[in-house]
Amino acid sequence: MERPEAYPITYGVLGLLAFMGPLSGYDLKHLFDSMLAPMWGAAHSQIYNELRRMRELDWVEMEREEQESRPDRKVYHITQKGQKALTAWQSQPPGVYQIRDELLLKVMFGAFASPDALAKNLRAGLVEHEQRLHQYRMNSLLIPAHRTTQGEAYQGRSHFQPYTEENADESDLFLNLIAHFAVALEQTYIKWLQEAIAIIEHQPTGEQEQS
Amino acid sequence: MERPEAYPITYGVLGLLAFMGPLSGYDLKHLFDSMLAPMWGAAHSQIYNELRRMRELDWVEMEREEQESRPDRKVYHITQKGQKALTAWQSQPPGVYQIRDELLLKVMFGAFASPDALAKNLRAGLVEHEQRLHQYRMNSLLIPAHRTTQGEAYQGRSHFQPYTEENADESDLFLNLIAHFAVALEQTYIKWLQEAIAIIEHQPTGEQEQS
DNA sequence: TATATCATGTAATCGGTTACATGATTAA
DNA sequence: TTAATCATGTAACCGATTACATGATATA
Repeated sequence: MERPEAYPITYGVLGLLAFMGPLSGYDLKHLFDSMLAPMWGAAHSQIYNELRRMRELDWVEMEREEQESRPDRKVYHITQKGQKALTAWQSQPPGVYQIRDELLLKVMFGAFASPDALAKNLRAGLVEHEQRLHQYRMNSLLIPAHRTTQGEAYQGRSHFQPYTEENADESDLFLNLIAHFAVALEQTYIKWLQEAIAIIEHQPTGEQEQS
Repeated sequence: MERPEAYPITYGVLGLLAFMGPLSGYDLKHLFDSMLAPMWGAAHSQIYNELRRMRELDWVEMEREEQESRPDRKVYHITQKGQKALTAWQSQPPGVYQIRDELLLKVMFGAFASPDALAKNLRAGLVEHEQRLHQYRMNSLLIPAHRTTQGEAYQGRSHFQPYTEENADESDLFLNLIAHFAVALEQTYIKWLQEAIAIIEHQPTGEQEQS
């Protein structure tokens, strides 16, 4: 059995290049942290790896933008081969669905924590997820601003379209769907955290007062 | 900087041993797939690795249960050192929170999919998450049945208690909290999928009829 | 007859994280 | 003066996945 030539993270980078136009590794890292935060994370080192991988596959091409007093920007754009790969991926059934949540793990084994420690962790989680919710709401307001008009070089494929004004409505549809999901998820999480905190803090499991 | 001696997955195994009593690697794999499914997954090979790691740390001990015509069961139990480590972990701020969801990634870049392909993937996701919801509801009904009475050998620590009849109420509290979270999450996801499917399928993005 | 369950492990690989490395500009 | 931003990469490590390996019993 052969290993696949690409992984979800690969298509994350490829999709951003298709969707947002020519981008540098640095740009891509920022887009991962904002747009793809609800579904896939990536260190910058990994993004550079994926870019190298995709160049070897001829899914992307690179052009050097020279700059003074800064490292040159290496700007990547998707090729027709890359566009085909992206569409082909869309026809495969989705694989990975996984959650890794150390906070939930600690709640699960909350019987082995002091109530104080558990409550503290829950409250920190609440703050974190409230920030996340806030971010996602900000992002979804910014959606119409994310727009590239430089998508001239590589259009023409049947289903294939970069994000431009002509198809802004259609593209916004997916962006809005994702934003809606992210907000709904955080709301659910936050509501649960609040309930959990209320329960844990009103548990008389030790009666240890502390000024 | 030193690498940590243990990771969330390690505490997942340790917590199950503390909570459910002496268990084999095989038992642990099944408990991961049922109880810990909403927060952390593990292949069986990894569980065996963690057991070896924890034996080296003296967090667990092993006893061989001989069997005829089957491989011997190797049954692990937590030590006092392991109990201390578990409680100490509960006082650390939680680290990992990450979601990896290839379906969401495909929706995000849905502009590069045929509407048929996208709808198919969404419908498959709906089925999957409905099954998940059903499982979690089943599990939470089974909670009072998950009970070990063999936790005699290693009690006595201050906060430390295995899951027995005496503290069933307190332990059930955490189990119920997690079950409640898992159900709420799946409900949110399912509701979103239904909305997304409705939107995608009523999109006239090609008008390609197909009998 | 074939699949599922019980039961434990090793080997190979690689995705993903953390740390290392560099260095100018700009804002607090 | 310190920190953040811009900008790109390499090196080391390891957690996690997939495949390999074995073999009896029970169920469909």
